[in-house]
Amino acid sequence: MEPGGNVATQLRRGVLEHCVLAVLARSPEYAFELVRRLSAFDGLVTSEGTIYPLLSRLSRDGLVATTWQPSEAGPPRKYYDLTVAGRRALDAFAVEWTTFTDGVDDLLQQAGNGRSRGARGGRREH
Amino acid sequence: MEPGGNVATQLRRGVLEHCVLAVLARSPEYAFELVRRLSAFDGLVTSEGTIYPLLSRLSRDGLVATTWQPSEAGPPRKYYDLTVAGRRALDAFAVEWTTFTDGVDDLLQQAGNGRSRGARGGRREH
DNA sequence: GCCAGGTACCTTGTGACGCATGGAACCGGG
DNA sequence: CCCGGTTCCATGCGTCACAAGGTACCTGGC
Repeated sequence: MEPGGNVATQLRRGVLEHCVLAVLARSPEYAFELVRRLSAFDGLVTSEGTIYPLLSRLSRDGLVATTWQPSEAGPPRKYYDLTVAGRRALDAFAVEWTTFTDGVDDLLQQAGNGRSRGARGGRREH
Repeated sequence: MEPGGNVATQLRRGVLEHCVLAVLARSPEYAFELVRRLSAFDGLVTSEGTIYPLLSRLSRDGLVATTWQPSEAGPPRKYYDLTVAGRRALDAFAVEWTTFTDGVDDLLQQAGNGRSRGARGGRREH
């Protein structure tokens, strides 16, 4: 997978970060398990090389807190947990995400490629 | 707006390009008008500095064709029209887009931030 | 005739982020 | 004692949206 080459990679931009927050909102996880959890969702298959820098940023920005815990087999695990600020960031993203995808959906539908997401009627073209 | 700084900018990555294709699928447009059309949609407000390199890429890749046309007032306009390959690219993107956003929606919903998009039930977690 | 302002085109440099690659440390089994 | 799985982390690269800046055309006021 060449870096930045395909469409799916671009789609992950900015989204992956908040998907991590979404996973952590359910329960704290460590990086390796996080990759597996994300892989369960279409288009969110990623690797450690992506996750670690991402988690570093989240930690630096105070959106997640970390605690070390011993593992039964292997080196100790660094668990990441959502902070209050992280929860707020996730909430804020959810709003932006909904607005954004609604806009794109409307546009695609006008072009004849849209899904019918039920009549939410949020066209908003002036 | 500092470059690459906020979330909305990241969301546009890879999407904006195909939104341009979607607009052109309705009718050929020139760059200036294109920016205005996109601005009608939430989260797709952009500028010429973004559109021109983008259109150059689309043209280089054969997804759009260009024709010059005189304007009643001002310099001549370069109209961009969708090619067959462009139409195919748009179709392919629409599929990826739907799959991807469905996945993210499910994830956000599990975290308590999701919209209810009606029961399409596409969880797909294994 | 000339200059201000709107229209329309394009280029260059910057920054962010996802990814490939690769390395280090810890553990259990053969 | 080495080998493979687990888990952590750092470095370098490529792509893309954006800001800033530049050129050319046309109209209207003075």
